[in-house]
Amino acid sequence: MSSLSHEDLLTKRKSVIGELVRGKETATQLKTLLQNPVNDHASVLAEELAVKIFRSFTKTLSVLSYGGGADKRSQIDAGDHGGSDCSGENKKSPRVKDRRGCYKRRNTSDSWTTVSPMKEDGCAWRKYGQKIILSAKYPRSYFRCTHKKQGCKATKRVQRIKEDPILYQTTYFGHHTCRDKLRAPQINVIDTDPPESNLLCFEEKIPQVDSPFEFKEDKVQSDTKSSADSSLWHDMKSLEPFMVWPPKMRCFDMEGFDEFGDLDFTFY
DNA sequence: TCAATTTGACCGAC
DNA sequence: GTCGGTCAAATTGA
Repeated sequence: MSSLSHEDLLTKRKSVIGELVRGKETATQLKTLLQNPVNDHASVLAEELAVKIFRSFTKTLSVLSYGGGADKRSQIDAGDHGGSDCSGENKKSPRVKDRRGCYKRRNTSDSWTTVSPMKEDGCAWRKYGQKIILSAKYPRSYFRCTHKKQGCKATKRVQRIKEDPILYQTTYFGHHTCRDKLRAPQINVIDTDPPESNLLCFEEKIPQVDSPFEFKEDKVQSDTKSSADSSLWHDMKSLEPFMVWPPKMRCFDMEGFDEFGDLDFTFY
């Protein structure tokens, strides 16, 4: 990630900007739709648009997180990818009595990464594995939602950052379905004195302290801003009733992605 | 006793 | 063959 060519950086920048612009366009469509619902299917269409927007952000974060759009893993699209078919028989001879190894790989398209000094995020997680990762100094831990038995498929991966060991990079996969689905989180978009601090805080109105989604774009500069300008975030306001953001705290600190040159995000 | 964590083995993707 | 993700037995702790 540190030794990318100038062309790679340009490609990455284009990819990020492209996704953000796409997200903005979709948000605009959604806004229009919400203001002028065309038919009875408007709500369905709105949901699809919201999903598109979410995917755009997810893709953007993937590019940023994985250090480039060239990374195959970040490009895996929606749907289960690969994974064995565990519907009954084991393809291999039953060497072991259990179903060890019979699993489906997670859907990386529905993932997002946070960097925070805290490992806790208010959710109940159960650790199910730990691995030494080749390129990482610290082992990676794997957690799943405690309510897996109730069908909640949310998982997360926690990795201490080599360069800054007090920080933990947490990658979430899937959403919690163990919560009351009908109580979709509301998002408060808080603009705090835009010229100085373009801090946007997406905050759930759930009576617990676990989940502010704060997006600080004060390091988004010049040409990036021209494409993904701040109006995008104002457009997002209109999505409040529809956006179902991942329900946990989002603390993004992308300062490490300095290879983007003037594209430098910091999320807190 | 039960739930959570640890750990080594297994598996699929590359 | 390597690597990352997952499984489940064994272990630990409340």
